[in-house]
Amino acid sequence: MVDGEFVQLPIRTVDTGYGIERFTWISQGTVSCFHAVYGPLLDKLIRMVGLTDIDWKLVEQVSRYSGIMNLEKGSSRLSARSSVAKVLGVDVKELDEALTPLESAFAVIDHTKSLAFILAEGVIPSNVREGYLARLLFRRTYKLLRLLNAEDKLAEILEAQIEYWSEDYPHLKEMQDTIMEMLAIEEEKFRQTLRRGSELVRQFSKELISKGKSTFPKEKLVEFYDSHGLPPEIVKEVAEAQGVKVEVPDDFYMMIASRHVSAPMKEEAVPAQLEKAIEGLPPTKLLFYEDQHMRSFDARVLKVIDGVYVVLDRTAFYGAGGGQLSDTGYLEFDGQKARVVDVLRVGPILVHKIEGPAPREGSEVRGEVDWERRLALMRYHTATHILLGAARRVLGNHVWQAGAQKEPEYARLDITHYKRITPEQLHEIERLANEVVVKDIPVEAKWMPREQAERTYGFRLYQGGVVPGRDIRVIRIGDWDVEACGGTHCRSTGEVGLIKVVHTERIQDGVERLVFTAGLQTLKTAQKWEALLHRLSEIIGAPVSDLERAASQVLAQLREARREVSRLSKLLARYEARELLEKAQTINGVKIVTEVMKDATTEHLIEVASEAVSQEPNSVIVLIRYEKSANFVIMAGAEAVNKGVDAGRIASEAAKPLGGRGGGRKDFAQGGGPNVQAVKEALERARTMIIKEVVGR
RNA sequence: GGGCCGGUAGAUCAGUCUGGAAUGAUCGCCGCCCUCGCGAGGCGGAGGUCGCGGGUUCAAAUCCCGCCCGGUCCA
Repeated sequence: MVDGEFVQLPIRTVDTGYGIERFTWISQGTVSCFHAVYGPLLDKLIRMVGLTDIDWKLVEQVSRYSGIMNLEKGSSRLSARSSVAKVLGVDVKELDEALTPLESAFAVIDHTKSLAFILAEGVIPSNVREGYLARLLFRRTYKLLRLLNAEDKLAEILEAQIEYWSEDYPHLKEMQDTIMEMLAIEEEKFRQTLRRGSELVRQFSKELISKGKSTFPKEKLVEFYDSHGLPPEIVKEVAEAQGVKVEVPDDFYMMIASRHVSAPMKEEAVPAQLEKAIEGLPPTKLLFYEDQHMRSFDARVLKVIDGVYVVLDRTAFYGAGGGQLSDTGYLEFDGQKARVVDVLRVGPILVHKIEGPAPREGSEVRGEVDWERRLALMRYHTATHILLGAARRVLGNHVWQAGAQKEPEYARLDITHYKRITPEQLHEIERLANEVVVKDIPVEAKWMPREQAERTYGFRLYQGGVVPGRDIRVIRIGDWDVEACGGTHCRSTGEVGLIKVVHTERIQDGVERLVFTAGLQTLKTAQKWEALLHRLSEIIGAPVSDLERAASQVLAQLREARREVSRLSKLLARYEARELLEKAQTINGVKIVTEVMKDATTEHLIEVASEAVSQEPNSVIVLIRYEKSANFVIMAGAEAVNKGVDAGRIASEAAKPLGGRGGGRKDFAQGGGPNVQAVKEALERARTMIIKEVVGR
């Protein structure tokens, strides 16, 4: 501001308010900002992590000169300290050793405060979005504590933070149990990651050593962090225990970031020419907000684009938004009918996409909404609100809507939760939701000024994300649920009908998806399942009540039968092998068998040949089967191999007449080809080869 | 939303690059031996839709494509 006028800065930034705590520092004159902000809590933490021999005199001197630290990008920690060390006349290494643990403690106290607050707001640690921030915060804290040998104190520290801050922010205390549980789960996950990762590093290091290398390649360091979440310090620790030197580059995390420069997100755009064509038209009057149950209306055509897109002055057709699909239906005019297949929102204007004849610009049309479809969507929308309220009551206050979609056949609601929902919890959610339905609570839709709505209901309003506008539309279901929402809803919860969650899945770490039905669709689903059960019962041949037992019995019998087949097949192979050896031609003491076993499986050929060579090590067995194509197996006993027989070479030769290829080891090879009429010829070739190899010596 | 890694016996994993019998390894489980008993040890045994679905091939755990699930990093 210059002379009472606002002047735009040359560089525009977002002021996060990070500096505010420094004023506290300046006003109190403590040795560090952390002392000023955390006071007794800091002392407690320093005791907890066992930092007993801090040279506070030194710290005080350092704080006076901290302004001259060299903080240029890329400069290392030691060089940053060097100027301070020089002024104080102490060795820079000693200074570093004295300060680093304390700074870790500072970082820990700051991080744990952030963690307490971010978790209390319902952010759930995960691998995406803000959840990932929470996870990073946790993992950095954990690593710092590990350096101080105090990672087991994390829970205690967080509890102390909650205790300390809940005096001013009581919701921290309310969320304590949930926070501590999330922390425990997150800790276990990270331990798992470290365990898994350390094992990989150990194996890789051994491999390096066995190859005679003793330094750890940088790319691998990056890979271990990027793909396995293993921080370089820990890789270093593990690898050096195996005797491999590891050097962590100063710009390690920059290297990681540069690997992830990604393309900007593509947005599904409204056709560009459309946006242009409707420029200057007045906002569409949204009749579905005046009466959510309006099924038909009269309107005037303002504009028709390409004979497909129609803009009206007013409409009762809902345009897709808030996870609710747009309406379909008909436009009627001059005795003609055009189907409305989609409704697009372009700023404040709704555009109807039609199929069929187009109305004239300036003419009057009558709109007819496909009511059955809309009714289903409204039920689902109201059901979504009811279900969310139920989930929050059963699972906890950390539950937020992470997305929602309503289709005519089913709807889904994604909610944030830090572990899998158990079947019992799910039943409880369903029970509560349907209780709300049965109570037939009125669903109230009201426009109100944003500030007033936020003051009355809090930020819980914004389940589907923050909505734009000075006035916002608030949907309230008694004292069960209140949300800012632009969708269409039932008059009361009773209209929703029976709500049933038909499926849950974990769509990502920290987000659980509930797929559900409502109203008559629930009945349809139940009937579908019923029919399925009856079909199953017919197939298995047991009454529905006995299906479970009957099905497992069938499976057990199948297993038993498979075992029996394999036992008999082996037994048969023994006799077949003996028979084949009796018919064998003996040349130079080597028994040669070439035989067609037309309908056998390749597996059985292997069994027979394997049995034969173990009965007679001085033999070569060639067996072939065929149907649409031919497969053969060649085995050479140990003594035959000693005499120069090479099954692999024979296989490759014998496959030629079959029009295929073959190969394998000296004692065992396979091959085949599509020319089944050449099986005899293939066997002859094999025999000739074997004789040559046996006699050749 | 994008990148990377993984899914093989109850568990942890080899094998995948370079296609050719899963005689797979260790732990766990069962039986026998040893012991007064337990543990340990010795011997033997059971246990597998190689995540699912396509394709290539004479032949796929292995190569190619799609999907599902888990992990991880980045925005």
